[in-house]
Amino acid sequence: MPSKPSDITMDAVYTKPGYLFRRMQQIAVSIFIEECGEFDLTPVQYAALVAIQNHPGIDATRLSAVIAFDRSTLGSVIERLEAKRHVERKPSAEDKRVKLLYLTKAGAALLRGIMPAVDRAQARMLAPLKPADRKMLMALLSQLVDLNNEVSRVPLRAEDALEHLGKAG
Amino acid sequence: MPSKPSDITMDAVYTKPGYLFRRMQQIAVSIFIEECGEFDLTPVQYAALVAIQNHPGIDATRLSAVIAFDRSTLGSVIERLEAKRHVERKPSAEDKRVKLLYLTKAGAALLRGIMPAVDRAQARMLAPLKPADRKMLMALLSQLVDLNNEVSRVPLRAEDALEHLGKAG
DNA sequence: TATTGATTGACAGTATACTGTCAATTCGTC
DNA sequence: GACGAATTGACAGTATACTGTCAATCAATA
Repeated sequence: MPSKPSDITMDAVYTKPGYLFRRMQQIAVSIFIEECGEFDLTPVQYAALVAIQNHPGIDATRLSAVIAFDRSTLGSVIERLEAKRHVERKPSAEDKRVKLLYLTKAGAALLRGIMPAVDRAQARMLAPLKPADRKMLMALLSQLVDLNNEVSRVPLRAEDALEHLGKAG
Repeated sequence: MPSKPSDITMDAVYTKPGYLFRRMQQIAVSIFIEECGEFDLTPVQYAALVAIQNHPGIDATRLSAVIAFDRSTLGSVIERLEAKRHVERKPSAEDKRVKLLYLTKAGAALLRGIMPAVDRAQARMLAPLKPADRKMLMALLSQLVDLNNEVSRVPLRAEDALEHLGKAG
């Protein structure tokens, strides 16, 4: 067996969760773009559109909590969605700081149109695994993401939690 | 049960592999930075250093294959590592286009020093799961990444494959 | 009511990631 | 040896993600 320059081999990278997560994310984005490319939407833009449809009139800060998305990044994402006429920003009457987000008709139509492509993409990501293994992987990953939720800069604050973050929160 | 503005709910995002992969990657990077912050290395810079240590005199194109890393992005990563004096670039005598990569002594020392922090980070990412579940998740993810390898722009070409990519390949 | 503290969106700066292009160079082939 | 194809590193452009800062605004309270 040929000796290595040191005891640290590439296994110090390849077999580690951090590397596998990065690599899987790379692959997932690649598949999404392949399947949904004709709609000119990135995975993040898609998530934002879905969240705005579910919460019409949401503001950027709350949106960032709903999709676990950095507030700073979200600004440019919304700008791009606005430039493509999928989203409208209207000033709030109650709070002059806030801009409320709404889907345009075109945005809602796009969302309906893209769903089959998104479904294909999601299916392709797991396609190489046996059905039982897909279920297992998703279950474990859901658990792990949920249990690690507080770690990242922008923890997910799902819909239910948001109801308490209004005037009262 | 209150009705939603449409049939598309946030489950169209939360429960899907693409979202979970993005979220997990977010969390993993966050943990890595927390544990290894004092060494001023990102996960990608760490992977590059390990690969260069394992392949002294590798060029940027081969390095990109060893860590499944876009060639365009890699340029700036190497620049930063060079600016921090962890890596040296030397012109090749055989091929004037190529710049060969080597760890500096400081770079090698840094790599030894950071290992415990990296191990802590990797452990923390999976910590919320039971040991058996950690094993299962890593096994499934390794499989999936491997089986999807050809999908992304820069498929992983591990060390063995590289030996055939030299003059003969 | 005046002040303090928190929130909101905007911005600057850094670091991945990707697409695409380009010139210099090398290689395969004739 | 010349010529077309491939490789290499560099660059421009776009899109996440993060840190941090700032002014405008709002809320809480002294």
